[in-house]
Amino acid sequence: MSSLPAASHSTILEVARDAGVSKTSVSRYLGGERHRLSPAMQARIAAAIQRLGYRPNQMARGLKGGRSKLIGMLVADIRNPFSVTVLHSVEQACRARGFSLLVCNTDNDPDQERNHLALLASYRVEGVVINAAGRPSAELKALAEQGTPIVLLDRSLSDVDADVVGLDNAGAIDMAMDHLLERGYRNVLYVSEPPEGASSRQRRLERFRQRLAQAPELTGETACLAMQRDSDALRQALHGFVSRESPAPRAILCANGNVTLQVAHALNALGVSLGETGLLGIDELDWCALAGPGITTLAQPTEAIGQAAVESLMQRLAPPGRQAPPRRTEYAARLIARGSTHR
Amino acid sequence: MSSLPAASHSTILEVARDAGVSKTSVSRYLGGERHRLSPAMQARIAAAIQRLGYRPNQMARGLKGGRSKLIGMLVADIRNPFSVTVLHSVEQACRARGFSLLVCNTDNDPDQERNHLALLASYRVEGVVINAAGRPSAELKALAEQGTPIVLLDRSLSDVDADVVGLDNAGAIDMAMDHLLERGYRNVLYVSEPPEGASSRQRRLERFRQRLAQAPELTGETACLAMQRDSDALRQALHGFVSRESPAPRAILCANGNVTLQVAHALNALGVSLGETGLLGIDELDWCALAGPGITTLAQPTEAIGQAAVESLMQRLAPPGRQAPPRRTEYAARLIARGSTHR
DNA sequence: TTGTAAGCGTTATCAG
DNA sequence: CTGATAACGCTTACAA
Repeated sequence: MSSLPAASHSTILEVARDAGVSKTSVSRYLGGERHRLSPAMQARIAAAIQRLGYRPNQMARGLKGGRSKLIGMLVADIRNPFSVTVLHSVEQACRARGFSLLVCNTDNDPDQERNHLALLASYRVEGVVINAAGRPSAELKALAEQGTPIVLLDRSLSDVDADVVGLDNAGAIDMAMDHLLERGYRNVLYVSEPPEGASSRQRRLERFRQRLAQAPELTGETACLAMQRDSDALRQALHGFVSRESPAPRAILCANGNVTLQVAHALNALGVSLGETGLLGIDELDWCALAGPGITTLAQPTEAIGQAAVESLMQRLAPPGRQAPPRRTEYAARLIARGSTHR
Repeated sequence: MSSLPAASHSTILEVARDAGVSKTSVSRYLGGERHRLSPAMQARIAAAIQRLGYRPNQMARGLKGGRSKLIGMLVADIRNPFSVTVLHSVEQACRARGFSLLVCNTDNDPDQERNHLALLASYRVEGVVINAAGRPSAELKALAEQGTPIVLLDRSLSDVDADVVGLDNAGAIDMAMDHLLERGYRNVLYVSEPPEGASSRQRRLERFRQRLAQAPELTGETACLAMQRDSDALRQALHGFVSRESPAPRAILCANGNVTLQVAHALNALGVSLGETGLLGIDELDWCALAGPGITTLAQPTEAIGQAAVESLMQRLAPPGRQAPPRRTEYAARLIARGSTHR
C-alpha cells in the first residue's frame, strides 16, 4: 500500500488524464451534468477523483463565470450576542443555498468598515449583509452600483439602494412602554448609546419621546451615553435618576443588550434593587434570568432576521432583469417578563 | 459630470489601456514593485486606477501563485462566548498580516465539520485554525498532508500533525482547587460536559480526580452531563449534591462557561444560595458579576490564544523547508474571585 | 455522448 | 525601466 505523496492539490486535468477522458467531461461530471455522461465514464471519473483526492478549486471556478459562491457579512461588533445570533442564522441560510460566508468584524471602526468592504469586493462576493456603523462610504456605493445585492441589518442608509431587515423599532418601544405602564411604572429613563448614524437607535429614541408626549400620566427622560465598562457617566446618570425625589414608580428602559449589561452593572454597584426600580431591556441575553430577580427583556427574532437577510439577497441574485425597489422587512419583538418589572 | 456606469468590475487590462501602459506595469505597481517604475508611469497608473475604481480580483490573484490570502477557521459553536472572543482575536491577527478569515461554524456536528473542511480546502486557504469536535477526519488529514498548516485550539488530536494552543488545563484545575480549599470548601462537585473526544475536557477531569486523590481533607465527585437549557439531569445531579447531608462546606466547579451558565440556572431554580454553596467556573463571562453575589471565574487569556494560533500558522507558512515538529503552547488562567466563593 | 479550444484576471518569465 | 506572452484551474461555446 503505497502512501500517496499528494504533494499539492490535484487539478481537473490530472483527473481527466487519470480517467482517460477530457477535462470537459470531468467538469460536466462536477457541474451537475452527469446525466449527459455515460455510466461507464461516470464511474471512471468518480474513481479517478477518489484516487487523487481531487477537490475543485473554487478560486478558479469563480474566475470564469464570476460565481464566487461567497457572501460577505460586515459585523459591527462580533462580541455582541445579538450580532452573533444573527450571524449564526445568516451563515446557516447561506450554507443551505450553497454559499459560504466571509465574515468581517469592523469593531465599529469606519475605516475598517471601508477596508473590509473593499476586501469583500476583491473576493467578488455575490452579496453583502451589513450590520455596521452607517455612513454610506464610497466603497459601499461602488459595490451597490456594480450590482452587488446589499442587505442592511437593523439600520437603514439613505443614499444607497439596499433592502433592510430588522426589528419593528417603534412597535418594540410601544410594547416596552405598555408593559411598564401596566406594571405601574410612571417615570421612565431611556438609556441608549448615542444614536449617531444608526437609524434603529434614532427610531427607538424618537418613539420613546413620542410616547412620553402622548401619555400625560407619564414622565420620563433620556440618557444617551457611550457605553463602556464601568462608565462613570452612566453611573452618575443612573444615580441621579434613582435618587431624585419622585412619587411615581421609576423604571429604566435599555435600548439594546449592551446597554442592559452596562446598566445592570451600574445598578448593581449602586445597590439598587431591581423590581422596585423597574428594568427592561431590548435584546434577550442568556443570563437575564440570573441577574437579581431576572431582567425583563424584549427578544428580537434573530433567527428570522438572518434568514430574511439571506432570502433577500438570493432574490436579487436570481433575476438578471430589472430589480424591484428596495424593500424593508420588519419583525415584531417578543416580551419576556421577569422580576425586574415586578413591583 | 457624466455618471460612470461602472457596470461591472474593471480589470487590470482596462487600467493598463486607460493609462496607456502594459498589464505588466500595472501588476508591478500593485504588487509592491513601484520602485521599478518611473514616477511618470506611477502617476498615470494611479490616476487610471482612481478613475476606474479598480480593485484587483483576489480570485484571479490566488489562481496564479496559489496565494489565496485566506485563513480558515472552524468554530464548534459560534454562540459560545469563549469561541467568539478567540475568533475575534484570530481575525485581528490575520488582518494585521494581510490575511482574511473564512469562518465556519460547525454547531458541533462532525458532518458539518467535514464539509466545512472540504470547503476551506476548495478555497485554498493557506492555513486553518480549528476549534471543534475532534475526530480526525479524512478531510483534516488530507489538508495536513497537502502541507496546509493547522493549529488546534483547546484540544489536541492524535494522528495529525498540528500545533496546539490553549489553556494550561491542569494548572487551571489546580488554581481552582487551591482557591476552593483556601476558602474553606471541602466537598467539591465537578460538573462537565461529557469529555468524549475533547482532550481539554479529559485533561481537566483527570486533573480534578488527581487532586481529589491527593488531598485527604477533600471529598468530591464528578458529573458529566450533556448541557442543555433546563436539563432535568443537571438539576437532579445538583439537587442530589446540595441536599445530601455533609458536614463539609460544598462547592461546585464548572468545567467551562456553558456549564457555568446552565449550573447557575439550575441552582437558581433550586433556590440555592451562592457563596454558602461555593461556585467557581472556568471561563469568564461578562455577566458573572451580576448573578447573585457574583460568580468566581477562571478567565482564559483568549486574546493571547488567538494571537498565538495565527502566529503559529504564519511560522509554518514562511519556510518552505523542513518543518519543526508539532508544538504546543499553554497559557495560565487568571482567577477572578467573587462572592460565589465567599462563605 | 464526448472533445477542442478560447477565455476569465493575475502574476511570472522572459526579452527588449 | 518596460512590455509581450505563457501559465494558473476551470467553465463553456462550438464541434464532432
